[in-house]
Amino acid sequence: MTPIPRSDLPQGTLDLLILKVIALGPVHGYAIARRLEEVSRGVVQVPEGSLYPALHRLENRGLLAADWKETETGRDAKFYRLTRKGRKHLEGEAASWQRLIDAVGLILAMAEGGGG
Amino acid sequence: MTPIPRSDLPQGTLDLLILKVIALGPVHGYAIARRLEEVSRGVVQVPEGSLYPALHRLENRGLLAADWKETETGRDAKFYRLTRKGRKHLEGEAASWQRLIDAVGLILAMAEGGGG
DNA sequence: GCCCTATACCTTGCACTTCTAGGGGTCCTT
DNA sequence: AAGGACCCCTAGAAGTGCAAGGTATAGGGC
Repeated sequence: MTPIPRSDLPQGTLDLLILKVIALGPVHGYAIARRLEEVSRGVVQVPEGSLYPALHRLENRGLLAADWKETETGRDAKFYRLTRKGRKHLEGEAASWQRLIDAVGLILAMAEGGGG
Repeated sequence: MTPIPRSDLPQGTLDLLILKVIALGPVHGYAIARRLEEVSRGVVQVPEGSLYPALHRLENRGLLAADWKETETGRDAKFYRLTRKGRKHLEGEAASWQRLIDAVGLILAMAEGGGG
C-alpha cells in the first residue's frame, strides 16, 4: 500500500495549518511539522524548505511572535506564539477555508441534471 | 451584506473544479466560469485570465480535448471534453481533495489536549 | 578525537499557478 | 453609434511551495 506520498498542499493552506497548531500553545518549527504529520496521519507532510519560509512570512506580517527557549531535550529552539492579529487572522482563514470547502463540495456534488 | 468577494482559490483547486464541470458534458470556457459561480453561489469566481491558461494547460497535458462548435446563441466557441486520461485524473484529484480536507479537518479540530 | 544520527534552525533559486491588465471579435439592444 | 453580453486569448507581476544545501548541538560507538 501507498506509504502516503507528500500531500502538496494547495497554496495558502499551509499558513492556516501552521497558525492552528501554534494557536494551541507556543511551539517551535520542528515540532509544528511533526504535529501536522501526526494529527493528519501522514497526509500532511511539511518539508523544512516550506515550513521555515512560511514561519518567517507570518512573523514579518505580524501574525506570529517568537522567543528562544530551551526544549525538553535541552536544546535551544525558537518558540512561536500567535499575536492578537494572528489569532484574528486564523479565525478569518478558518472561516474562509470552511466557505471554500463547502463551495467545492457543492461543485463536486453536481450531477448531470443538477443545477443549483 | 457581503457581496461575496473573490474566493482566491488555493493553487491546484481550479483544475479540479474545471475538470468536474467538463465531466458533466461538453462545455465552453465562458460557460465553465458561469457554472462555477452559479453552483458555488458566488463563492468561486474565476477570472478569464486564470481560466483560459488553466484550460490550455489541461489540454496540453492531454486531460482535455476540444472542438469548435456553435453555441445556442449562434456564436462559435471551443467546447471542451474529458479524455479518458482526464477522467482518470479527475477521479484521482477528487480523492486527493477529499483526503486533504479530511486531514485539514482533523487539524482544525485539534484542541488543547487533543493529540491523535 | 572522529563519524553518524537525530534534533533544530536557516537560505537560495527554481517551478508553478493565479491574478491583473490588457487585447481581439461577434451579436443584440438602445 | 454606443454599450453590454458573449467568447477567446496573452504577457507580466506576484506569491507560494519545493529541492537542495548549509549551520549547529547532543549522544552513541569506535
